[in-house]
Amino acid sequence: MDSAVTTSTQTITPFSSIRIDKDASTPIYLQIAEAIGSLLASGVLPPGYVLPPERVLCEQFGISRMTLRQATSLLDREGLINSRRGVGTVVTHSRLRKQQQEVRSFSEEIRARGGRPESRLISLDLAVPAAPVRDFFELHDQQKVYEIQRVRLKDGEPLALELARIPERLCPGLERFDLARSSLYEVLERSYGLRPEACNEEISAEIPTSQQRKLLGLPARTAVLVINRKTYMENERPLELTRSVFRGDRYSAIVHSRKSKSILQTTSS
Amino acid sequence: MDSAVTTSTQTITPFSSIRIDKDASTPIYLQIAEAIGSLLASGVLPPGYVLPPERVLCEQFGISRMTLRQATSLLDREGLINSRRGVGTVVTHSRLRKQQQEVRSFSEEIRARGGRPESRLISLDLAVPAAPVRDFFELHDQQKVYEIQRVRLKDGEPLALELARIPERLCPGLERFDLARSSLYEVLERSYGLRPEACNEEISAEIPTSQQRKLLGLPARTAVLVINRKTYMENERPLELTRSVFRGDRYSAIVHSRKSKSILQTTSS
DNA sequence: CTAGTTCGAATGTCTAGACAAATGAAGCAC
DNA sequence: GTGCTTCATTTGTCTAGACATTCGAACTAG
Repeated sequence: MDSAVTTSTQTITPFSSIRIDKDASTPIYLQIAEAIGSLLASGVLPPGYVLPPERVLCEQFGISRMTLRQATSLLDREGLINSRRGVGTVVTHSRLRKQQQEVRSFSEEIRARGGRPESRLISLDLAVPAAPVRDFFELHDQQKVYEIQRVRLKDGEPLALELARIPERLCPGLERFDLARSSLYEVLERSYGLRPEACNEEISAEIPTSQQRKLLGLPARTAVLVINRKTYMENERPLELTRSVFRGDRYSAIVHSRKSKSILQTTSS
Repeated sequence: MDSAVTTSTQTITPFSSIRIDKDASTPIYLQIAEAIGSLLASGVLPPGYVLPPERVLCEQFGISRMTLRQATSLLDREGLINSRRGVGTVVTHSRLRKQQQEVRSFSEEIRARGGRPESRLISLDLAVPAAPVRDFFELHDQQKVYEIQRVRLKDGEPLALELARIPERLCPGLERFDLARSSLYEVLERSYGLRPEACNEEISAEIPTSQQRKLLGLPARTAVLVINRKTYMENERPLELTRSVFRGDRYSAIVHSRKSKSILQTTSS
């Protein structure tokens, strides 16, 4: 425990294995963040583990403290570690780790839940939309949108009815693709370079119509979960407008929230 | 337009009005972030506005570049501005601004939506909970939890039924407070120092029971939105377990999502 | 007019220090 | 023991620079 000793003998920690390449194209702070990130993901650094002091890590990596802090602040933002003045840097307990609210397609969502997603195409129309839809997409009078109606299945069973709308201007020729087989988001990204960046969802509960009951094979006295989703691209332009009707007995939406650390925007009345 | 001119004369920008106090207890970078943040909130800096170069702002504020970047990176994380190498720093368009998924109590949620929240206490019990609840709170055999049933109203109309459960150990004497008048979260924070840090919600659609219909004054053929919420504190300990049953015709949940910028944790299957 | 080049300007990354402030433990007085 | 003080440790904040990288505009050659 004498400082004269610890400076001469290198303590072996999980960090000893980290090697950084100062000449690599990825910046040093990212290399370190990723390295520590995978130590966290693999469980080598369990929740509650106290990281070595910054100055020790700096010496070990041969970098300056500001660079190390750039890495740790990244992980701190993600909620994976927690630094406290006078105490140290501690690995966060899993429950508090930020579970990012993701922009996910139906297929991705189902796969994330461990199911097998499928689709049956009901209709694919190219039509001049009603006023609210036209306004959302900021279209001129006669511009058209694709309206794609599908039954979405999980493990072979009907789970949801989906009506996706997307302007023709963004993806001309969309009807050529087999939307029963492939994910709409995949087609949009691969063939048109369109990527969703943000979305707003409004989740409500409704009594199903008789047509919905039939298409979903709904038992009596079952409600449906309706999700209206607005999707935007990186350039803030609207991308997609979707209404999904889920079987209430087989699906529920999961939302993760965390107190935001930022002191900005405290505009609560 | 001549650089020789602009160096001698100070260009007047919205940033000229920002004054920082180097001796204040709030760090400089926070002062600047907040100042720019309110310029953004007030609309003085409209979307698309290009901020002056970092070096110019540094000189104006009399600070070093790293300190300024600490401020702008905060705002960048929040999605309020967007810095691009070789280009500059631009104010983000409003649609892409991160709308943080907040941990909110019923009262806060209703107020955020511009309504007046109210409560009617139905019952407040102190009981030994069933196994699933006991497991969630990690309680021993005979430890009790408060079970608080309330009708939650918006603008005088019943909107939801809420059953909140919280361990007695965390807040002994909770029954002394007037939970019809004050928010449970406020009591927990002010009188017991308990603060929710994160929560997980599961949102589902159900057909109401006849009792729920009566208490909520539900019209026929109306579904209810059921939200089961698990709340945790900063130390990862469970704080509260709540089941809320909302009128489906008057309430829908709003969820905002954004693609995360981090390259970490890309563990998609 | 077009395509390629050059170059200035802007942010990105990094350094090697400095002092401040919070924390918790050890020691001390009682 | 109990409560207070002291102190070493640790992260938080900040500086004044350096060079790298990217972008787009202006210029040039054809």
